[in-house]
Amino acid sequence: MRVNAMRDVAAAVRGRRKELGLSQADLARRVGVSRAWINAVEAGKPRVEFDLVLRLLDRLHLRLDLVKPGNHGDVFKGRSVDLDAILDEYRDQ
Amino acid sequence: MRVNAMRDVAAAVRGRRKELGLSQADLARRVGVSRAWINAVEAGKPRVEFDLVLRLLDRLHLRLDLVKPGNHGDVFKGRSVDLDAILDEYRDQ
DNA sequence: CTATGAAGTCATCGTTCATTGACAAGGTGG
DNA sequence: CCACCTTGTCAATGAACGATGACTTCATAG
Repeated sequence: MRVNAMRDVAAAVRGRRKELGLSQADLARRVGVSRAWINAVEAGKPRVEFDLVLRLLDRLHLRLDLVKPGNHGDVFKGRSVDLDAILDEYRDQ
Repeated sequence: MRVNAMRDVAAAVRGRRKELGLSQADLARRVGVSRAWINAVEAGKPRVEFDLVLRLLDRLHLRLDLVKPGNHGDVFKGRSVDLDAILDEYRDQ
């Protein structure tokens, strides 16, 4: 499942926590954060610390994968020139 | 590639940025953060805001996937009871 | 050599984070 | 009914964040 925002993490966390039959307090204790924080995360609070999220997902046995979306655009074999870069060139802000 | 800590993101970001031929300043402008922040991230600073990392990865066309590691342990078909949960039960802190 | 750009680092500052402790609302079981 | 647990929420506090501007170092180009 792709992660576009904290809302995605929120859903996954809540679902998995219930799967494991844990209360927010249980989970908080295991992750080493406050129950209020768990609650905020599950509510989709956007600005949270990255490493805490990693610890949280780890305790839920969820993995975070970083993928470089395919150069499936290998239509023209020779020109592996970065299309991405060119596109970027014309995207502002 | 699995993300265990910010150091993993750091490596990916630096590599991808160079691939795209961007300077830290360029990237910072595109993500909407300070150059110092980009620099810190590439240095593996552990406590950074999650949503900023998401914006960063997005601008680099990198995707973050949340995966629930396989129930490849489907050896005994009937008992799909949560092994995870049981293991959790006996893991403290 | 000089100039320009990139990268690394620092101090300062205002903002936001996560924690703590407390309270209320909702459900469940005795 | 009451007791208990869970969840949601809040105010106050100290810690850490990210922005900014300045400075240094290093490399490359002119």
